[in-house]
Amino acid sequence: MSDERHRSTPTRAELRVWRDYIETAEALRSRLAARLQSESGLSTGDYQVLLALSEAAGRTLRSSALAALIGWERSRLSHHLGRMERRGLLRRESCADEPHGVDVILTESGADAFRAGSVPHLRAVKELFIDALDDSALAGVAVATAALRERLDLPSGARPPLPEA
Amino acid sequence: MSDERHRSTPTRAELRVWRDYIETAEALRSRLAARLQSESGLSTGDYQVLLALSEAAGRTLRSSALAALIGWERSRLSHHLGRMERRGLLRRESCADEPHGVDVILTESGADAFRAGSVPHLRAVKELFIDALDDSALAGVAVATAALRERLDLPSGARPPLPEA
DNA sequence: GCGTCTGGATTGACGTGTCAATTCCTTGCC
DNA sequence: GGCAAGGAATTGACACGTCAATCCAGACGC
Repeated sequence: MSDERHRSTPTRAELRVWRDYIETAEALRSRLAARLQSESGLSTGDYQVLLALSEAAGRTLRSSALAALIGWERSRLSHHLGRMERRGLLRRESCADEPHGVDVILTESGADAFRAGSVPHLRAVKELFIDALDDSALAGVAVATAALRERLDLPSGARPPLPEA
Repeated sequence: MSDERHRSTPTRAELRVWRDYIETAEALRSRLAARLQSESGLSTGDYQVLLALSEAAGRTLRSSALAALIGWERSRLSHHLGRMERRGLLRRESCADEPHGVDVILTESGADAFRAGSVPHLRAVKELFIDALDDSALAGVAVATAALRERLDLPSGARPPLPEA
């Protein structure tokens, strides 16, 4: 008997699982991002913003509401909205009813871009993630993910509508 | 009976698993990066480079060998080495025996930084990932990851030594 | 009215990543 | 010798993220 189970750093086998996990997730992220980019000229950040706006009433959200919805820091969102506004995907105007509020409004061209990107993107998610896993593997991912989310204090299950990326 | 299993885009439940998976992996990455940064002033990129150099014979690697070892594109590595060199973590010198080869050499200060960062980082991996999962969940992750790696044509299992990040 | 506090949003600096040139040396062909 | 081909590494331009200011308009106390 060794003290293996009380050590404070991972064993080699554990490290192997960790490294494979994080490398794989990163590879998935980057493959999907590259595909989305080449197929529709959108980054995954663009996609998240466009999705949220598409589903919002009047295709409009307060900047702060948008940040909360997609879980971004404010400054990140500001920078990103600036870039998207330059490309004509959305526009910003200060909203009357709230003190420092800014309304972010989806443009027609932004809505088009999202429509064009959405289906191919979801197809890619299915091909590279869903179809790679059988039912039991998918269930295993769900279980492990839930445990990790708890450890990280991330909200679990039942969040807003979807579809999603 | 519906045609659910032949549709080309994911179902809502599948999308939920996907979104949780990718969000969780991203959260893990960013927590660990923040911890590593604040505890030892290193980014995860720095860490990968320092780890590879630490284990190399003579604490030295050809730039191209280093790129292959950690799986980075050359230009990414060049930019990163430039920044690390400015900080004194390593130095570069053109190596005599190979035509355009550049030797990347770990400095004492770089070795110190890696030693200082390594244990806390591994501890963090254990806390946030390993300890969040029981044996069966960990096994589930390993199985699902292997399936995903196959789909993505990533090398599986049995790669170089380790420890690792 | 005046100062201060607060919270929403933006900005600037800088590290990081990717893509498309570009540089530089070596090798091989004539 | 002269020159195209090719591989190793770098560079520049630009998108993306984070952190630490900053800006600015109301709210509150006096």
